[in-house]
Amino acid sequence: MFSLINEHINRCVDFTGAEIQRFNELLVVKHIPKKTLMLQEGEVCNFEAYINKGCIRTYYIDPKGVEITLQFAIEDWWVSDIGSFHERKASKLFIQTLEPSEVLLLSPETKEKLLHEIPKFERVFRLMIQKNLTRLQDRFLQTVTTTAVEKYLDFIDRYPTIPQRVPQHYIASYLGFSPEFLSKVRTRLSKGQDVHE
Amino acid sequence: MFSLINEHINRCVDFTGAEIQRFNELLVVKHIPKKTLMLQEGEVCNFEAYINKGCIRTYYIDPKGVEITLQFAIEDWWVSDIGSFHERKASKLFIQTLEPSEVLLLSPETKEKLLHEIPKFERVFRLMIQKNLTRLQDRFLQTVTTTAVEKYLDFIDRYPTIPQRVPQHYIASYLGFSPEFLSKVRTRLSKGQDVHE
DNA sequence: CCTGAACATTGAACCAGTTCAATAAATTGG
DNA sequence: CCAATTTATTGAACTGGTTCAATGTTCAGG
Repeated sequence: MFSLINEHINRCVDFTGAEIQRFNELLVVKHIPKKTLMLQEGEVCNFEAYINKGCIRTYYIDPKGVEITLQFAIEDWWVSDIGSFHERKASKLFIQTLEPSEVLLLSPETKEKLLHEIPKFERVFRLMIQKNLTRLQDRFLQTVTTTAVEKYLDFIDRYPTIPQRVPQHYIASYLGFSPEFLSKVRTRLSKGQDVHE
Repeated sequence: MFSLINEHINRCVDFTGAEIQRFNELLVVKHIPKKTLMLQEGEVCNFEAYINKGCIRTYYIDPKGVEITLQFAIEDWWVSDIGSFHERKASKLFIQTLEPSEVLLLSPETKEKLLHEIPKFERVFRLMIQKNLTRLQDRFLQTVTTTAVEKYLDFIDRYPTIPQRVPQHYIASYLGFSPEFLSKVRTRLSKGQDVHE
């Protein structure tokens, strides 16, 4: 139940058995069916969820009604709307399970309690956010500097298991183009090969 | 010298006079002339710099040689390549003063020392990165959902002082389009007004 | 095992933003 | 204060990706 997450946090900081145990007591396990919205636009996000099993998508619906997928999260990832969670303000995001999922939840109160009791966790969460930030920076750069083909090839290279788990039009919305165009890119790649270097 | 930054950190967490004083001892003041590169691609970033006075630009040069401006930082902002700084790995970024600047520097060693001596700072930096992350998330969404006109209007609304301080083509490279096109957007706005709602 | 719904493909017309090239304006420092 | 360089504007031709609509495919649930 907790082995994955305990390994996860021990990668950043050294904890004693007692600390780990206390941490585990504070976590709430939850099983969520497929296609369930864990958070909707306008709500305040009251969790940080560590995924033990499953696949979860975070997305945004823009003023024109277009869905933008921000993240596909699978085993050993966290999902949350960090801004909403910490500042207790309305989220702009939707968070939705794509598969039946098992998550370990932390509420704002529990997280505060944890940070208060075991301040070493400040570091765990700082490192976690730092990693998030650098990943988002990379993604941002990629978004503005590469073509659709490059984005797609990089995506299947970086997340080889995702295309088998999620519908293709969600991937298009993650990569920032229309489902039709992703389809065209794929046929172009499989036909022409497009290797040219 | 330190009043701005002390106020800055006290906004997040309550510190004692002694803690603040120790913090100030650890900071290194530096004056940097205009147009100086503080960091170049390939180097490891060895500072987190708080800007007391001046204007600093962070940018990336993509494989095709195009500059992408990531951030304009002015008074009361931090600049660094956080990923490079913390993981001691080569940066992909350039950091350059646009004006003569006065900065307060923290090296990785000093930062570690600070965090070790006064663990409350973990929280300051976590909050700082969190703010960074939510800002970047917003920017990312904006990048993929809005048109050039909207991006430009939002920019001058959000950072009204920047256009007077930096050349226009840097702003274009921040907003993600060509300098020529920004120019066209501006004339279109000033002529047609483009109010249509 | 069948049916409806969700998903994927294809093509034609279209558009936001790019590129290139030429000219004009502003800034800077010697 | 002038020359050199950097910055901004404008126009014409172009392109990567969108939109819309029609057709084909897959898959989950009753």
